[in-house]
Formats: sequence, C-alpha cells, structure tokens
Amino acid sequence: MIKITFPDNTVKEFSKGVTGYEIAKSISHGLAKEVLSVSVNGETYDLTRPINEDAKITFYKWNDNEGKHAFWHSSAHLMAEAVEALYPGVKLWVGPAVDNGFYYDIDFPEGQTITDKDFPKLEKMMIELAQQKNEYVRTEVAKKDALKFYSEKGDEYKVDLIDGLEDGTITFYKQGNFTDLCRGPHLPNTGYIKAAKIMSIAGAYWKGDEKNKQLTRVYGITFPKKKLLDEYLVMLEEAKKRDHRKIGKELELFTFSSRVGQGLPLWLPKGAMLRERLEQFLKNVQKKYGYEPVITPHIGQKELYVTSGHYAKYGKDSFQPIHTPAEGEEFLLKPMNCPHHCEIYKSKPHSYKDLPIRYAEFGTVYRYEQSGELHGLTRVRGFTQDDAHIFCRPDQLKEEFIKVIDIVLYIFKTLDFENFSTQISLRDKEDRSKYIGSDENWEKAEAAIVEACEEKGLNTVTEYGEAAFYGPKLDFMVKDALGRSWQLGTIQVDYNLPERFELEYTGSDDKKHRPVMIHRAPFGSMERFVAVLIEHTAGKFPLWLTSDQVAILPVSERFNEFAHSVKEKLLQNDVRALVDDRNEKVGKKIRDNEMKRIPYMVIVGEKEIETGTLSVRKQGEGEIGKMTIEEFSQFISQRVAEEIK
RNA sequence: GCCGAUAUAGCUCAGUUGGCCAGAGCAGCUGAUUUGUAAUCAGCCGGUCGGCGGUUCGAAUCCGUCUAUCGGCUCCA
Repeated sequence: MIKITFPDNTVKEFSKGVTGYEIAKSISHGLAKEVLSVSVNGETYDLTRPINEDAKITFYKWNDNEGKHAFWHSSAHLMAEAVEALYPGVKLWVGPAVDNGFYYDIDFPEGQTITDKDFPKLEKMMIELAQQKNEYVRTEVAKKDALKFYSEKGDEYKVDLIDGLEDGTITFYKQGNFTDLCRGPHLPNTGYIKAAKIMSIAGAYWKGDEKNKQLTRVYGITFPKKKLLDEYLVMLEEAKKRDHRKIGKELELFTFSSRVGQGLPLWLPKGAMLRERLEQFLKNVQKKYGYEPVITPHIGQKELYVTSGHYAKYGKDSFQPIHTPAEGEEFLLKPMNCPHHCEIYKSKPHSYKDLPIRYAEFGTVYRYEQSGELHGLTRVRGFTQDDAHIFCRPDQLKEEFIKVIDIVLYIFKTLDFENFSTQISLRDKEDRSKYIGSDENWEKAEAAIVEACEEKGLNTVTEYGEAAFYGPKLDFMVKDALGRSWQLGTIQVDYNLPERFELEYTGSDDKKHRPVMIHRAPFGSMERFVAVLIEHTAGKFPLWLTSDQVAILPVSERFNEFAHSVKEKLLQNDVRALVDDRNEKVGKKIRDNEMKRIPYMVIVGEKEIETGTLSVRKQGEGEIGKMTIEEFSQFISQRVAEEIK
C-alpha cells in the first residue's frame, strides 16, 4: 500500500500502482470525468500512469493551466495523427501546447502544401479520430530503439531530437496508429477532445534558426465541449474589436501611407493631441524627479555611431548613410538618442557634486526593422522614445534605478495597467562573446538591478541571454487584446558608452572617474504605448487624456447658438468640449457620439435655457442628472484630478 | 528577410464558371423636417476594382511581377 496526500493534507491509502484516474474515481465519478492530469510529488503524470510510491497529489482540470496543457498537448498528437493520415510522407518536428492551443511543426513532402482551405478537412479528421477514443499509451524506450524507429520511418528531425536525449529518459506515446516521441503527460484517451479548430499556418524555421529549413507550423485549438469552442471564437471576435489598428482608424488617431513608407506612422490631429497630453504628463513627472530637457537633431555623423559601437553592430541592417555633396561625408538617421546625449554630457567638465545628471528628450529614432516584423503602431520604423539618460556615480546607481522604477510604476498605476510583468535580462550564462564591457562592470550592474527590484518588491522573471549587448536591463511588459506581450517601459544600465565616449567627472579625490549611464524610457515609445493603451481601454481613454471630453448636443438647430455659448464657458473652465450642431435628431447625435467614445454628453434645449442647467449623460451609462455649467465644469475637473493624482 | 493569406468608394463589404454603363450600407453634400436621451426622409456626389505587364474578341475575375496589409517565424540597439 502507498499513502496518497491530497492538497488539503488528508491522507488515504491505495494499493501500489494505482493511477490518478482510479484515485479520482474513488472520490467521485464527477471528479473522474473532469480531471485531465495529476501532479505527483511535483511531476505531472498521465492519469493512467501508475503511482508506485507515497505521493502528494493535485488533480488538474480544464481550468488549471496544467490541465489545459495536457489537453492541448494530446491534441497536438491527435492533429499530427490526422495530418499523417491525410498527407502520407510528412516528417514531424515538435508539437507543444501553447497559451492558446497548440501547434505542430511539420515538414511536408516536396510539392505538397496545406492552405486554410484544408482546415475543415483536417478538423473533421481530428474529430473522427478523437471519437475512436484511442488510449494514449506511454512506453519507456531505449535510445537505440527510439533511433531505429525514426530512422526506419525516415524522420531525420526526430532522430536529431533523440540524439540529444539521455538514454533511459526516453518515452513514446502511442494513440491509434500514431506514435510520437514525447515526455507527456497526456489525456487517458482521445475521446476527451470534442471540438477542434485549426487556426492558422505559418512558416517556422527548424530549431528557430533563420539559416535552417522552414517547416510548416500548423496552429490549432481544441476543447472538451463544443460550446467552449464557440465561446472562444466569440472572444476572438471581441478581441479584434479592441485592436488598436481598427480603433486608431475609427477614432482618427493615426494612419499609414504606402507612399510615405512602410512602418512610418502619420499621427492625425486627435492622435497627436492625445500623444502631446501623454508627453506633458511625463514631463511634469520628470520635472519633479530632477530631469532636464535637451533637444538633439535627427541625424548624426557616421563617426558618432562608429564611436558608440552601434555602427559595427547594426550598420549593415539599418537605414543606410545619407550622403552629402561633400566628398566622403556620411550621416546616419539616428537609431537611438544616447550618443547625442553623451556628447551633451561632454560639452563641459563635471564634478562629482553635479551628479546625477538626467537629460530627457522625446527623441524620434529610425530603425530599419524587417518588413515582416512591422505591426500597427507597436512595431514601426520611425518612432519617438520618451528617452532619458542618467549619468551618475557608481555609488548612486541603485538609488537612481529605484527612482526610475518609481516613475514607471506611477505611470502604470495612473493608466490602470495592473496586468504588467517585469523581466530582468542578464547575460547568457555560457556565451559571453556577444557582450562588450568588462566582467566586473557587468556583475556590478546585474547586481544593482536585482537588488533594486528586490527592494521595490517587484515580481520579476529573470531571463539569461536577453541582455542588450552593452548592459543588463529591466523591462516592463503589458499584454495586448489578444494576449501578446509587448515591452513598454525599459531601464538599462550601460558601462559601455561612458567608456567609448570617455565620459568623466572629477571626484572628491580630485581625480578623473567614469560615470555610469542609465538609459530609460517609461513608455518605451509613444507609438507602442499609445497602441497598448488603445487596446487596454478599447479606445475609451481616461478623461484627462481624451481629446474630446464633452459633446454638447442641441435638441434642434434653434439651440445651436446656446450650445456654442455653453462650449465657450466650458473651454474657459478647461473642459474640452465640442458641439454637435448637425441637423439630426438627439437620438442620432447620442448614438454617434457614443461610438466616438466621448466620455460625457450634455443635451441642451428649451428646458435647459429656462432652468440654466445641463442634462448630462455618461458614455455607456446614460443620463446622470442635471447640473449648472459651473457644477459640471467642477465635476469634470474633479474627475480629472482624481485620475492623475 | 522567410512561409501562408489578402488588396473593390473616406469606412465596412457584395460582385456566380471571364461577358453590357462595377453594386449596397454608413460617412459626405443638398433639400425637406425642428427634432428631448443609441440610427427622420428624399435626392446627389464619390471607384484607372492597389501599381505595372501578360493571356484573351473581352479581365475586378486567369497568370507574372512590384507595393502595402494580415497571421506566424526570425529579429527588436
């Protein structure tokens, strides 16, 4: 007998070799039907895998990530089985579960392709196979047998995969006619899968390396109930409505022109006003934190970037140098602001008493991103960073770092970005050839970041190998409507540029010392930040930020004049108002201004003139009462003050 | 850059197997109406069917190419 401990710490005895499924069934049939996988002493098991020793167990259902993971992983096998049945001769690479379903990387035989027209056929086959309720059977396989199996099958990708595995750890899973190298865990049988949808296909380089062959990645998602699939598809439709590219068009915030060029956004008046308001907001914060504004040109001599090291690293893949009538003279569009700011630092000598010096600039930069990477406003070729560079003494580094974290957190709080994550990016543990600067400096910088994050109590993820080539960094990521993560705020430590530009300050010992540099951009870039903000708010911007706070709707043309006088009074009280004086009925005006996501509407007509009040409506909610112009102005300013306190 | 898909009026979309002057709704303009809390009615304007080249008696429709966009991959100073 073995002892099984449940999450609530109750203990029950079962005979050795009992399976998770049997345990679940002993508790209730309902549970046995719902449970998908089981954690045994911290390792996730198939429900059908025997448990041979005392164990602490947790059952995973559909609502647990682990449960979904097993479900989708099994579905990837099912899809692979269906693909093999429909397209004989395919070779398989890997097929993991992901956040929203699963994929399988497949090498189709020469000349064979799959398009979205094939999806229904594939879905149908998957469901047919699922209905056979084939068991997922786990077997442990010796390495040489595993190699033999795939060599005979002619699947060199799997052979490559097994080559890297240790003998004695290799398991196969088989369901129906399909066998796959896999660690598991899996569902008991395919019958759990009731609904399947192939989402998309894409090219994916083998092992993620651009130089390798491109395999076909087929994305799919499955559900234990048909209804869940329908709900998921509805959710996707809803998410599409929040897409910043769609809302940006609807609200006339920005546009693109193929004639201007790919990835070069054009900000429309309403978008520009929104952006200016954001910039002003940050400028006000920065003033409190001791930042000084600077302004630098959009181009710089090539030599500047040779000095900074950026030319060697990115020169080939950037916008190419601008030539002038002068022989041999070359300028680059600036891909970042730091070298210019270094030159500003160098424009006069500095004492240790002056530091830290914080130069801030909304600096527009140009980077030649690969065409396929461009994406709305989140990934563009010309964008404006809310950039600043802090030059400080090594002993000030941590404190300065913490102050920047405070700014980012304040901004996120003001804009209700609650669901952000933070990532510390450090050097690759093994390969250090791609980084410049001394080990000693790197270690100091990495330690400063880790400590600063600990002190601020940030819940961080540490990624090795993700650091910039010149220093470690801390990034703040926020998700868009479809759950894709975008990096917004960034704070990066740099020991490299001060070295390359030979930046100095005179210490209390009257000797020359090298300052440390911090690059930081709390928004990241205005473009990306506005994009994520649009998706976050679905275009319903906070009152302080939105271009038009109030729409005044005269009941008929007879009251247009009065409406304009109300607007003037509101403007005098710093309330941004417009009059909808079109020859339309009130109902129509309300509808149109609701669609334009204007936070407040006031209706004016005979009654309002008589009583000297406004009839106020809130976007999405309807009438909220009558107020005088003064009361309403105060009402708006109060709300604005609450939002940005 | 790579794999796959898409491109019709300012916006959202129709347009059968190639066949007369390419359609609708919204927006815009004009007029009627003078409107009370999510769409008043009528008329009008608006398109080199993304660009270029080809096949054909004939191309929005078929083929090639370029440009841009979308979903991924790779990349992201």
